[in-house]
Amino acid sequence: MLKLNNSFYNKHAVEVAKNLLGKTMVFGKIKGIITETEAYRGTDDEASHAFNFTPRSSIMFGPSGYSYIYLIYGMYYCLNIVTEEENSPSAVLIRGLKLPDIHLDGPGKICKYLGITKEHNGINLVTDNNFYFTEGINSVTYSSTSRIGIKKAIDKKWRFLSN
DNA sequence: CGCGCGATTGTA
DNA sequence: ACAATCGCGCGT
Repeated sequence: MLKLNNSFYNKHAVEVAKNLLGKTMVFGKIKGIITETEAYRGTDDEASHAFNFTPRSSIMFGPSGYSYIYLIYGMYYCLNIVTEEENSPSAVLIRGLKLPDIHLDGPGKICKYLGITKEHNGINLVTDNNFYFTEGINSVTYSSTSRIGIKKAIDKKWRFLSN
């Protein structure tokens, strides 16, 4: 299957979040279809980690196509993909993944099930041979809502679910 | 250097 | 409705 390259990731985070629906995620031997995403941007998004530049969010200020993985509530990891060009801080959170045998619903569940930890932070998803994304389902329809678990920027409907 | 809290989830 | 659980980020 055709691997997604930097021209795919180097776009507006909202655009990439929509486009990732129906794409295939490959992590080692495991392959799944992305069913839910959320976009986060720094400059105009109060809810984003990159609203302020910090050591943790610095990767979101870097070039697109890298994994951004952080620990939340002291026990769950969340997987993001950095989007847009350098100094345009943004990322897409992977919230839903459909595997052949199970549908993982929620970012914490995905990382726990696949064994994704902070060890996998900062991986180049374009060049890596173990962790990357490929084309998947051709035509995907979706709906959008406010993002889950945040109190700020509720007006932004940047959560996307495939139908 | 101390302390409150979070892009979550399972259980009551 | 709430506990689990800990590193980050901001204030002192």
